[in-house]
Amino acid sequence: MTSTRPLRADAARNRRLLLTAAADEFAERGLDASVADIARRAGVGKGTVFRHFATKDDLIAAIVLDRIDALNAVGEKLLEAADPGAALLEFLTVAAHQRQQRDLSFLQEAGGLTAEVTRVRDEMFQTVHRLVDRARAHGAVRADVTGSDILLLMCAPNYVTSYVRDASPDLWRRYLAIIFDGLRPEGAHPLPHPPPAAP
Amino acid sequence: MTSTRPLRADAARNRRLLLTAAADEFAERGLDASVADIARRAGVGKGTVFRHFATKDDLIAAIVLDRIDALNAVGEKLLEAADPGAALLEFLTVAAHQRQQRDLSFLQEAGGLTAEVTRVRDEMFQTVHRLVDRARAHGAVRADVTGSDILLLMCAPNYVTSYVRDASPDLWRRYLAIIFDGLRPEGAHPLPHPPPAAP
DNA sequence: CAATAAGCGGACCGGGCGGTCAACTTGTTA
DNA sequence: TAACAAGTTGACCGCCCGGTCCGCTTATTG
Repeated sequence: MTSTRPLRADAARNRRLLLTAAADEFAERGLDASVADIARRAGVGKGTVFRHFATKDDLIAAIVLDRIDALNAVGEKLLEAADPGAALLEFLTVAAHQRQQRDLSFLQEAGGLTAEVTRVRDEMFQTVHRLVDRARAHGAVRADVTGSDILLLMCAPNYVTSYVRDASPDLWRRYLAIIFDGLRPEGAHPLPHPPPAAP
Repeated sequence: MTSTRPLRADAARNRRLLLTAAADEFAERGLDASVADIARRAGVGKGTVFRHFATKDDLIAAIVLDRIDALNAVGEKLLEAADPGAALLEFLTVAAHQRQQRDLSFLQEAGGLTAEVTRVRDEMFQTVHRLVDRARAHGAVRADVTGSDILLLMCAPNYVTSYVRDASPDLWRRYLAIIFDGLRPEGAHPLPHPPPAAP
């Protein structure tokens, strides 16, 4: 299918430079960082960006792919941990920590829904479902929460702290702890709405 | 200070039309809904928009002001409720419900930080702090959460459900319930980080 | 080292944006 | 109802964006 000969040495270097420059630029300026600025930051011409990524959306998709892949790898390793409850909490901690360093959540929504992104994302979703199933079977989370619930709540700690000016870089830990307490079996009240089918 | 004579009848009508048209347009298209589209939706010329609101940001600020004011009014009424715990939950429910109908959260961040917006927003913050203090004193929420915590967590239910395609319009209730369970005294674990000073 | 194609760069293009303005219309008032 | 100020309008401006294109440079290969 994609039987592509290896990139020329300089091209491969530029591709890597572009990906990190773009991630930095997006993290700083948000979704509408301009392609021209990204090129300047990477030290290449604007045309070079479009040689590697046909559109701005393709560039976004490539960044998103890397991140989801890395997170999935962490999740799969944690599936073999001894304590399923601690493993789930650790996964959420790593996810939030990754996101704290560079918040690229908005990229997910706009643009980057390639076939390949969808594939890798679904793999990651499966991994999380497995982590949650193990934790629930072990009694570490309440019986009425699902993998989908955790996938949605996963991003909340970073989101809420993003409203605080000059926040401590570890503030997200506080809200992860509160939300995780809400996921525990002790003192759980019945939920007023069924979980979504989707993710 | 702002001793402004009353608007002409048609001008007042157009102003109201513009505010609702803009709110609808922003809710549908997001932050970069164009001023031209807003004018078209309101049935007026583009120039009229800038007669009423000097810049796009001023328009945003006017919308934000309305919403925060409405929410604050609800909060103040709930300060007199019999059950402080139920009052806090009711406030969070109303806030999330308002936001579910039209999500304009992004407006807050970009543009709309006028002096007047800041003033009304701080009033609303005070109201929430009072609601939380009453609930804590009543034993309805854990001792280690503050008004600032609730102000941050307030928006989380809508945020997390925004990721679900074709979600039930009431799905946010599920996540408000989970998070509120995390705020209760029963089964609370110590929090790993102090609350922020800011909001 | 010579030949070749892969990669590079930046001037350039069309389009849509926020914002301006001067000619025109209309509500208000005495 | 006459006269004026207040309000309206849409063509227009400058700007910046994503994306194109073609002449030039350079890594690779036999």
